[in-house]
Amino acid sequence: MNTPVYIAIDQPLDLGTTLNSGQCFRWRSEPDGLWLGVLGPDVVRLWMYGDTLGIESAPAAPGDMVEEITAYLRLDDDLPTIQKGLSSDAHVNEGIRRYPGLRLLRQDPWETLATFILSSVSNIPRISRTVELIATTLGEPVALDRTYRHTFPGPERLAAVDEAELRRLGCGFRAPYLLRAAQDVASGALRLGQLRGLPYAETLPLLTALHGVGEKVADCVMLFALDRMEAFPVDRWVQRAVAQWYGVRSRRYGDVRDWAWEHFGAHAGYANQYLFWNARQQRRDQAAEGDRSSRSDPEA
DNA sequence: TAATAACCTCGCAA
DNA sequence: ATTGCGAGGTTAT
Repeated sequence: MNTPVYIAIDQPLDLGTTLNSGQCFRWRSEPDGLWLGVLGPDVVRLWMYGDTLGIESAPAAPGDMVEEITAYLRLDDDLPTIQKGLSSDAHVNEGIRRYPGLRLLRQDPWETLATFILSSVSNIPRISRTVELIATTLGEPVALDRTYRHTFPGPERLAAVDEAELRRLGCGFRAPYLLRAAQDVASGALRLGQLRGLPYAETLPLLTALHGVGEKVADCVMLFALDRMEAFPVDRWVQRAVAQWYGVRSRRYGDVRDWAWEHFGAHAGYANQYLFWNARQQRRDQAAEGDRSSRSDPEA
């Protein structure tokens, strides 16, 4: 018996877009707009009901998870104000217009580090698959009603397996990176839990000291987990977007970052997310368009 | 400092 | 069905 809890939401919140925008990899869509994920040791089901957010969870009671979920969804960020501050930029504004309830998340630092190490030269479906396989193999089973999921294994658990095992789970050449990161976090060489709130310039070198963590992955961890909202991850998509839309063509990571800070300011990370998702969706739209026209006019 | 290859597999499109 | 290409980067040269 799991009685749902409903909390009033006074912020824009599009669960589907937010949980599916490439920041996180463990949420599954269920019929009727429900979303099922794992937060720490708990399985959580979320859905919007008008202006309220519905929550089911186990083993923790949903009433005891309100604070954690509020933090996870960054409902403490005043999104309309942030969006207003970014809306003078036409391309970001287009993203805001299309996805007004797209929010950044405040995720667990270890899980975020691990999953973005795995993101290198990969794609969302594959990252999701590998992360889920790691969880089902090395995590703890946990059930919400009759739905079973697994926790994401902590650094100690991951540090205890060997590289071959991680390769079997689909990590590929990222296996030694993930393993060493787990060892460093487990041993305390990297105090991940104490990085939140540390300035960007102090956090970056601590993260990039890890083998397999460059500036892009470090930015993802800082933006999606460590409250560094100025972090501006420059991946293929963003690089393409800033080159095409702003003429920013430098290949040097720091140049693009400096430009983003100059252009977008302290909430560059939100701008990044709107640009990223807008760029991705536009390419998806174009692919669908091309598919449609080639089907209707094969001679074209 | 800048360019280039190599890295594991998998997803996706032909 | 089977094949071939490129993928949310990082490191080594």
